[in-house]
Amino acid sequence: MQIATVTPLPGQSRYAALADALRARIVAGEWPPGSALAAEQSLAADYGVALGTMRRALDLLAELGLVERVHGRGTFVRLGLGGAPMLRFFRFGHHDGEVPASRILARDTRAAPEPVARALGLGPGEPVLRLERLRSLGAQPVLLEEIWLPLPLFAALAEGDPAGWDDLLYPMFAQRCGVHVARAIDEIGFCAAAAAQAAVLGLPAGHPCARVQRRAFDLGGRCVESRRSLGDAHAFHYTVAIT
Amino acid sequence: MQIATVTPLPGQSRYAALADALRARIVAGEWPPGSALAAEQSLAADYGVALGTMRRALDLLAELGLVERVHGRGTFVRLGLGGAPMLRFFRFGHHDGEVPASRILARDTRAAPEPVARALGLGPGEPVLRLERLRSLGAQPVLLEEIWLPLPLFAALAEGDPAGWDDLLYPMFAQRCGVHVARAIDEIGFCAAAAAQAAVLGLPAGHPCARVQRRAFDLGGRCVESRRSLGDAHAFHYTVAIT
DNA sequence: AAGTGGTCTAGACCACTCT
DNA sequence: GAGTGGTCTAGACCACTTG
Repeated sequence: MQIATVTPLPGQSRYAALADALRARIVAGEWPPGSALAAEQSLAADYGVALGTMRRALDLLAELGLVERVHGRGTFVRLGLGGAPMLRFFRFGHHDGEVPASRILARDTRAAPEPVARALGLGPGEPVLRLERLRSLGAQPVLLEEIWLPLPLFAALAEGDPAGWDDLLYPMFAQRCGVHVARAIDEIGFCAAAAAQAAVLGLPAGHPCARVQRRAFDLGGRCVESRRSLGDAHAFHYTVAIT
Repeated sequence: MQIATVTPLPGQSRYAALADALRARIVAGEWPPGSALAAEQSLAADYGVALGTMRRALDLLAELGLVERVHGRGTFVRLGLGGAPMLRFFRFGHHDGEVPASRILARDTRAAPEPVARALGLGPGEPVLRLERLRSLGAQPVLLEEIWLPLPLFAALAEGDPAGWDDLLYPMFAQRCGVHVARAIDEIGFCAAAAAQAAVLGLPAGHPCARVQRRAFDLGGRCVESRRSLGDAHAFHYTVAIT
């Protein structure tokens, strides 16, 4: 039974318009992360299009990373980034695959500094939560992070003892704040560690470090995190396929 | 008129088998880089499959970077990597978009050292051409490269004056040696510059450097180049999208 | 105007997953 | 067995490029 319809913008294909429509419904929360969308057949009937056209729309959403298709089960809204995506940039000895333990060194609320406000898409001076976080493998500190989170959204993290927090932030963002990180952009650079930073990492002052500046986005494309991670440059290792 | 046929391996789809068949014909040189394949309609008829199935096969080859589809013109075998793919990793002041001038510092023929032989997929001790190459922007040296090329293939580069060479190697590989670099894998790390390397780059000894270890492959998937590039770590800059 | 790839349809059948 | 996504077909029409 047809219950909706899409009208492609001029120059836009019908499956692209369908993908936009479905994306809007996902962002609106109609299908929460982890749940299954309606079946292709059903969606195609709903919009009054051929099955193949609806399939292209869903394939497009899958390419964009918004949904995941599983043969025989359904099409699912992705849960967001899991694991420890920062670790793809580093190799620390024989701890591969291990998730570093996490310790919050500092937490405070302040007006967003100008660059942070710009990264998060906030107005100047809006309140943000700032975290300093040290990640360690065994007894060895490996990554020092400064994390900025927009504040009405992450209010749940401004209270309670951070000692009880999980080693992985993104699953915690989802559980406690309802924020699902779907996508991130990492800018890799290089710098010398300032004395204070080096001390925390157990490195000599001025030691060469890799710096990863991350901006993370939710399903709707809103920037929900700005992060700066620092680690020993000699542990940095990344592989890129060029085509 | 049907002139060929494919039989998918068990568990393989027909379009995947078609893509394999077409890839083999491309690698064999039936359609040289830059030329257009036969039209979809014609290919579909040749193999006795539906148009949509052949389209999926060609789309797959396009995803793999083997061909490029151009609406209204045809499907073309890709010419290979162009531009200056190494520069995606660096930002040197206000020279963005500029191609660094290239100077060959050394060129010799020798038996492949073990790691190079392994990277190139050669037997131990097979002959290779070794190049040392300095790339500069204006008067400033920016990248120092050590390049290893398998020798029967690149014999044309073992003779003649390298001073006349182009600033870009890959187009020259294509013109002089018939080698089209289709794909590369870059491994990024950081290290301290050895005294000799630092001197050439105009940096103090021990200065932190970004090191890019590249393996380049031709259309057939053969490794045709092993390269190690070194540049000032402070000029290193790379952006990755995580999803 | 002719030839190319891109979109869309309508339907059949297959492969996988769960109950 | 019922329901899901994956493959394949056969054909119509559209959009783009070139002579």
